[in-house]
Amino acid sequence: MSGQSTFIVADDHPLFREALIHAIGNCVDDAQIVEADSLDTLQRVVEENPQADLLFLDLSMPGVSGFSALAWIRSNHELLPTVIVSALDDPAVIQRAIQHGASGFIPKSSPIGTLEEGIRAVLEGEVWLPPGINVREDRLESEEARIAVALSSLTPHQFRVLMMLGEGLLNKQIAYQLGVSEATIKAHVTAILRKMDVNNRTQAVLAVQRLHINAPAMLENEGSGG
Amino acid sequence: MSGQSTFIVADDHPLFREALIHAIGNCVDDAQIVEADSLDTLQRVVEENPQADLLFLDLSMPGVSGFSALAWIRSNHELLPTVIVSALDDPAVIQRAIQHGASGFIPKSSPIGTLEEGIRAVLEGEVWLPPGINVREDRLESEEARIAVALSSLTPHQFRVLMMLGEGLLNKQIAYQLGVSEATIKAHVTAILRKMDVNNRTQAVLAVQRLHINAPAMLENEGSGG
DNA sequence: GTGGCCATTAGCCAAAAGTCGAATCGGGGG
DNA sequence: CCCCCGATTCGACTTTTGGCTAATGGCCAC
Repeated sequence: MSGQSTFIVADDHPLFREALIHAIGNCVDDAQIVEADSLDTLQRVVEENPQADLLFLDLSMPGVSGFSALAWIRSNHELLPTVIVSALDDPAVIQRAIQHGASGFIPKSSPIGTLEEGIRAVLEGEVWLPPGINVREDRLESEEARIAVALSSLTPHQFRVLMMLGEGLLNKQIAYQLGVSEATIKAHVTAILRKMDVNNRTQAVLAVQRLHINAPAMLENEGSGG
Repeated sequence: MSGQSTFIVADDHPLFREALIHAIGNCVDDAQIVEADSLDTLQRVVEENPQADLLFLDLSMPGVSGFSALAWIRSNHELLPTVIVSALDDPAVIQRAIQHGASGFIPKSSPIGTLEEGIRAVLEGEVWLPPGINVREDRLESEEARIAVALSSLTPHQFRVLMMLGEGLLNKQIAYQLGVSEATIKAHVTAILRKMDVNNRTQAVLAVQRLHINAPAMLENEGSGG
């Protein structure tokens, strides 16, 4: 086509971004690349590039945790296909990534050829997975799905604040880092608690933890007795 | 030996407790069994049976999370060998269990014969692992070890309160459930924050989460997944 | 017994968290 | 243009926590 394609590469490792960008260049002519290395920049570039064709998203970036960013981005930018690139290659992780709306999953340990193969496949509109991996048609565990829906309803600022709550920061600290008043953060937190349907920030943090890469679906007991 | 042996079986599944007790009976004559199905009862029976010979501990019981209970029990009852029984058989989980002081690890999926073999081995003082599993001599990730040490320094009540903080409960709710005043919980929380070296309850909860079964250290550190 | 540790509680105060209402800004739609 | 809506912002207010001192009683070790 005449117009060039735009790709967003979100990963906090400069070296890997470079490698990934190089691989993209081998697959696509005239590709425009936009980079992001944090949740902050990711939200901005996604906002600024609504016409982007594909997002490469690392599962672990500063300021995000697990599948939270994936779920939020997928829901708030439905036209932007998203491929997960991750150092992990656990089938259960891949499974969940796809269920959260990823269009593909490319382990960082993939050889270059495989990586480019994956890029090409995803650009064709396929859902690409590492060789030997199959996703089942299971639905997400209901609690995880519920949380993902709640996350999706958050505004960009609210989402960022929630991620910072997840770091155990005080309202005051969040306010300072975001350059707004503490009252603003409090208002955001109140809205977050409502949308997440929890009573306090600790419970909100616990909910987000359910979307962590390493905190999957419980295996046997669903406890929650309380 | 003339005196009978005492075993503590801590698991919240009655059926599995029964099966395990049966297996123990096949390995030991004249065994006295004490059961626990929650953190509350576990702490009590461990306290009431200081002469117990062996503790069988499930990794997921109501009111506990991950390796927290193991770390705490091991440190506060050093004379009580502890074997983990778990539905999980992930080598990384087994590795961490041993590093947290477990004397063995018996997957619930083990055939009866293997299970009894494990029991016999542990009673001989060996460290028994599932066939094919070897533990490396790595130390625990330093942060996890630091948290385990801090956990160990908690008094029984403080530990229980911390676990309840981990459920997102308010001081008032914890006080009600434990049947004490809110002032008591506050005092406990203050002590917990000091010992854990954190500034607020959310950070204490996050620290405990580091000992969760499914929340190991590695994310991407040295990539080479083992 | 004495001293120390633990658990318990009260009371007090400062800090943090959370709620409510309201102002501002910006983008559509009428 | 004007209105509406949602996001963002903020101040004032109430509730919850955090942290402190002090006091009680139980238990164990010396």
